[in-house]
Amino acid sequence: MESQNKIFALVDINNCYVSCERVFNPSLNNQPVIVLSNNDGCAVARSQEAKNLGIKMGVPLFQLKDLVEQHNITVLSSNYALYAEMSRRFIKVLSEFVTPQEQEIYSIDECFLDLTAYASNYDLTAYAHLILDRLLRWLGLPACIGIGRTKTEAKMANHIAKKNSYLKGVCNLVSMDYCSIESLYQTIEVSEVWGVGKKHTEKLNSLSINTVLDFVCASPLMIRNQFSIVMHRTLLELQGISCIEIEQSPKAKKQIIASRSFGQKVYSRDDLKEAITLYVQDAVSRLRSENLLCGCILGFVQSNPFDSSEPFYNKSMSYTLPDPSDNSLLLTKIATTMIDQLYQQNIGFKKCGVILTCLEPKATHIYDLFTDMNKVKSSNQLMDSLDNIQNRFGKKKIGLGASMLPNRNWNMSRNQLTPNYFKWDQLMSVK
DNA sequence: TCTGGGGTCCTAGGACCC
DNA sequence: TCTGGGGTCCTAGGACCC
Repeated sequence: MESQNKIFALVDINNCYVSCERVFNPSLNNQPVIVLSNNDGCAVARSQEAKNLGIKMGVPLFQLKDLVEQHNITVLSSNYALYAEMSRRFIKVLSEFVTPQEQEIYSIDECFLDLTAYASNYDLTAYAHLILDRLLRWLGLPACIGIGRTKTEAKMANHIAKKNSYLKGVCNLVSMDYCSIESLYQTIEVSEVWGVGKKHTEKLNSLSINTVLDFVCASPLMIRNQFSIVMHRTLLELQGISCIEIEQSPKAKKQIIASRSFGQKVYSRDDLKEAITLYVQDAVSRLRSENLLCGCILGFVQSNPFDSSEPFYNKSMSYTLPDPSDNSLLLTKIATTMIDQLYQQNIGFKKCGVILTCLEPKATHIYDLFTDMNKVKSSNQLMDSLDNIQNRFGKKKIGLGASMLPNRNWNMSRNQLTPNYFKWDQLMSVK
């Protein structure tokens, strides 16, 4: 087994939405700026100056009113078309530094790079500065780069780069001596670790794990027992054992969500139906643009979760389509029928939406199931193939394995697995 | 009186991320 | 009065089957 030492980098645009706005409006430079969410409800991006004023992520605008007036903060509605375009350019610039296999588009403003192959020919810190320089000169976007042995470590390094201006945007934990890392980790709260959220922070604190250093020194076995396998992986990653690989992007979506909060409470069934109809159109157009089919549709309605004077009403319904479809009329009909079921009088609805579970259309052709299987040479590869098939079919499980290879060993000739061997509905455990 | 057990599938809910 | 939207993954528990 190869267990090569890897080196990952995380490139992250600083204050992404605000930085994008500043490219086209330089008068915003050095000013406190916030960008709002869809309905202008709350702050989803803040400039450094705004962060310095104590404005937190996700705070509703009405709570910021005084601060905005007091400090003359510029408040902008979001312009997602602009951010998407800048993101596209950002990814393009990075693609000139690594091969496509070495680049993972993680989010609108973040890319992971696998720099393993460059370590022998380059000083990676200098290489990272080169990347930052080009992003700034070509796009006008400021960014930071963290470098580590694993993706989680690269994330941590990125955080350190952002918080310590003397690093000039690059933190390379791979080349840093352990004492320096230790003293840095001692000052960072465990909540900053990628994968450690609010709830886990509380629990970790109760176990006397408060800093990143505390966490890195914890026993993986104890963490596995107290938390889930995800947290276990996070710890191993911070200890330098790479568990999360670069993923070839873009990956096919597993679900598509379309939902909005209403500006005011909605009491009418027809209004809900009208809204859900729009969301289905939106979801289906995204479904088609990715060349996917919907296997299952879920509709949900909610009252206002912030209103403590009323119980929170939160209901959903799902329907598995007998045949995967991207027919918007059909899906709209199903969704509005669901609204009829979910609707209740005298409830002030604040939000509704649909979730489509996606399938890849070509997987509905039985022969495609076997293209992977025919290449299988080891049990690991078999598991991968099963995963692939399972992914294509959503969460339905497929009983291959024993039933597929009764009383035979793994060395059997693969071409005996002809498509005729199985019946369609034996493969899918769907009614 | 003692009342199986292993497996699958589905759903709801929780936690995290940006 | 006003509180985002779009995602992924994991787990517990119930129904059901043989």
